[in-house]
Amino acid sequence: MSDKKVRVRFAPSPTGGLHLGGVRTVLFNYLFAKKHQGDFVLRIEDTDQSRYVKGAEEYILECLNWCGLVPDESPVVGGHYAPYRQSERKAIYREYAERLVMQGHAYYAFDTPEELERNRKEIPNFQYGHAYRNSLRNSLSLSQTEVDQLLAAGVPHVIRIKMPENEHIHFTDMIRGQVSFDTNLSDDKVLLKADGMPTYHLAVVVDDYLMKITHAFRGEEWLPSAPVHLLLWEYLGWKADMPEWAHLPLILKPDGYGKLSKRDGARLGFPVYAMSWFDEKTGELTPGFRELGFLPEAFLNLLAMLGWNDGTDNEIFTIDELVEKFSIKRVSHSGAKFDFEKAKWYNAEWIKRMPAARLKGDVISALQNKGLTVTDNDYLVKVIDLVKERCVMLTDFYHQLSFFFEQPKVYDIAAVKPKWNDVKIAFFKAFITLLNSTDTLAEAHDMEQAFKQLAEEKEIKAGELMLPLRVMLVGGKFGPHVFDIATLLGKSETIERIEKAIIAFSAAE
RNA sequence: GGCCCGUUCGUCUAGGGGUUAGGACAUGAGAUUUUCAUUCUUAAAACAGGGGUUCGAUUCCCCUACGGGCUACCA
Repeated sequence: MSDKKVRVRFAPSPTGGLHLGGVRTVLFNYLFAKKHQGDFVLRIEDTDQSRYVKGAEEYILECLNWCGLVPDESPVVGGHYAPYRQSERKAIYREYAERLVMQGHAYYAFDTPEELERNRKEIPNFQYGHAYRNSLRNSLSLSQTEVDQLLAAGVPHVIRIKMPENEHIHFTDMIRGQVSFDTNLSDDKVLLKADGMPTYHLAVVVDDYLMKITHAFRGEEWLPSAPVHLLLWEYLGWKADMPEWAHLPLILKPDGYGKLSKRDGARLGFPVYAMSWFDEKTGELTPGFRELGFLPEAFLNLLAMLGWNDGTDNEIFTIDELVEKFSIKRVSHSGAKFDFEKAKWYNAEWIKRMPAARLKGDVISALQNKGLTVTDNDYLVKVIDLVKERCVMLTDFYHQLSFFFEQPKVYDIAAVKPKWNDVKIAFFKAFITLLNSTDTLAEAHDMEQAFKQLAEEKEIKAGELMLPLRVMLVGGKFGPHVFDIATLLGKSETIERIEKAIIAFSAAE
């Protein structure tokens, strides 16, 4: 690594939601930058106006904000090399594209999309490259005067790179090592489109150079076009400043094969986006990890472990630990199938480890989504502590703790009724009297002792009374230790619930 | 089709010329918990195949198979 300050970038295209692979790429960029005290830059690839989706840019920023992967320089906060939206840099790309034409490394091509389409249909394995470029309409095959006339007439055209013949391009990928390509096999990629926008190939090179990017991480799907980028760095005379490359393995479908796509989420019932994404064009809502109740810490953690590990058995890492331990050398070479079960496990682990006080805010909003507003924060923290180990998602908290705030609306009668009788009614009435007569049962342990002692006096097995008591307080067969619930609920609330339940149980058929 | 990248339990992976091939998720069994969950113990489960190199290959090399990616005026 050179002594230049590390700068990495992520360049999302605002054409839809931010999916798992995208967030992981950001994460690895971020980890690398932070590890080397460098900068993480966000630039927006809005060069394909036909696919640009309104609101997507804000959405991406919000996603990254939720994850805590905030860029040091972005279209919003600004930076040394603004603008960071490619659509605002059109003139820059044009300048370099023209320079390549002047130098003979690129050329104007006037072929219409229809002509190219016809060629692809009629000629097997047609490629716009050295084999055919001289028989097509471009500044290589046409005379200078013809080209000047076409240009002057404003005939739509693109600028294509002129791929060299019989050259082998090789470079070192930080993950894969030496990779090589034969230039004869690649076609003359379009660099500048007819609408004046650059393609990814031109933009990524020009921007990385101008923005002084030192390390470029991107998905493996970009590996085949790496030689085009290498050539551009060379032709533009910037080879010494070329970033080091790392092509990240892909995240694959959990069943079957192939790259994970938005459709898979809907089909298999798990999210593929960090946050819910509403596509205005299709009116389609694709749910996200955030809305499903994932903690950002868990989300980042599970993403990091998809294709990376620190060489130990440790699987739970905070973002700071990831920054410290991260090494691009330890990123695996092969794609990873996404496993939602494991993802949920990460979240459950994180909920268990997270102090209740820090969970509070997220829990409050999860409850609010279900229509439950909580005002007593101290009480809520105690309750969270009691139930968090049985929650996998933040959304589980509602079911696990709503009974602390609302009396049961329905009871699991089936669990109680078969063994419900007058003896038990008498017992619970006696228990109420007991509770009323003393102030010393504030501790769960004391209350449990008193309860059992009373059961003994009445000659009833305590075990047969525990379940009814639970259903009285909770409504069903779930939740933490029943006396923990009772003491937290408080004496009067406990008594009230028992009284109501006695009536309900007896009335039920 | 062509090119590129890859291949260790069902899944994520560790390991790496000599190992009882380790861990985690999921699954099975058991213990704890007078609910459910947690927790703990435990079981079953893998080096794609074939050739080399080597005293020895899961590890290195080659081939095949399989998988993935790319092959657009998409990124």
